Amino acid sequence: MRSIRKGTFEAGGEAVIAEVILHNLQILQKTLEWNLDNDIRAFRIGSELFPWMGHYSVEKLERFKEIEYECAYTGEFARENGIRLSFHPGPFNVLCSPDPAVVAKTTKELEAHSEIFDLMGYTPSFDTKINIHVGGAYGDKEGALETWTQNYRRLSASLRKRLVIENDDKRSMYSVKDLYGLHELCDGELPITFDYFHHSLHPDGLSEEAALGVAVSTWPTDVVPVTHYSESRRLEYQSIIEQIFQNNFMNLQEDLHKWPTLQLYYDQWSMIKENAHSDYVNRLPETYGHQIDVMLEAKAKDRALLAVREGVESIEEGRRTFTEVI
DNA sequence: CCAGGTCAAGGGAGT
DNA sequence: ACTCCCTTGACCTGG
Repeated sequence: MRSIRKGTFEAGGEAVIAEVILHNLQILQKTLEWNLDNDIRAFRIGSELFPWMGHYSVEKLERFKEIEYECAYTGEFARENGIRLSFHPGPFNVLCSPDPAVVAKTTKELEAHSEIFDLMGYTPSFDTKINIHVGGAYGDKEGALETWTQNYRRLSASLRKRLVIENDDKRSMYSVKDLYGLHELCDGELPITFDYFHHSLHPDGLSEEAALGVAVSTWPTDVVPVTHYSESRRLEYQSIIEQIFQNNFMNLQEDLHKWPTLQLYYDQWSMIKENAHSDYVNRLPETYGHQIDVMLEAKAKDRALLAVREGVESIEEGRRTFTEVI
């Protein structure tokens, strides 16, 4: 896909936008065809599909008819082949911000995502979800959730039938338990996307099974709930280092001064944050009997999915990538 | 031509 | 005050 830098957008305006959108729609179509060939039936579309989408009205773009046609074609292709599409707008979308300008920008951008699904011919449904996080706590979760709810009520009905909320990985932010409260504040409309990895970092007293059950209960019965799955990058790199040096990580830490290369790897490892996502995954999550869709949030994306399907050890794949980088 | 630095946006945590 | 992490690779410039 192509994207557009600020300067280019300001200089070229909407003329350059239409050209890039049409290019990106072609790439999306090719991607979905590749996915279908590889039996990948769920896809998160990158928001760069329509660069700067919150900054113009799609209907008023020149070449709108062409854009409309390509969107409709891709939507029909996805529906006919049972490919489930979704969006995950960036972390800059904060509906509970104390700054009205941030809320206004967020609203525009979320509505724009919803309009793209409209152009693709989708009836508003959580089947084609638009997934975000609450985004801020400001030391007052209850107050922030109240603000979030007020701004949520101002969104279009179409968007509200697509918008879903995901649990966070920090204790200062929103657990599944917190989000269930928000779900109720929003009149039971807002489903929760259960993220396994985030939950493990911020369980808030709920077991994985209980939290998944709570999240699943927030989805309409005629829509398959979506979950996110990834693993710890820190642990992944530990395993890679253990493989390379044929020793366990605890022992290796005592030998750092003997091996400059080991020290280099160790220094890189120590910079990795607890909540960073792995390139690959070793396993798929427990579903506890629920019928759910699982989206991999592994950095290597489709390569991670193909690897875990093939039963290839993620350590081996990851090691290859790691050594190439080094 | 290529590698490396840079790039719209909000917020929280760690150093 | 700065970097990483959530999201994502493409854009752009200097050599």
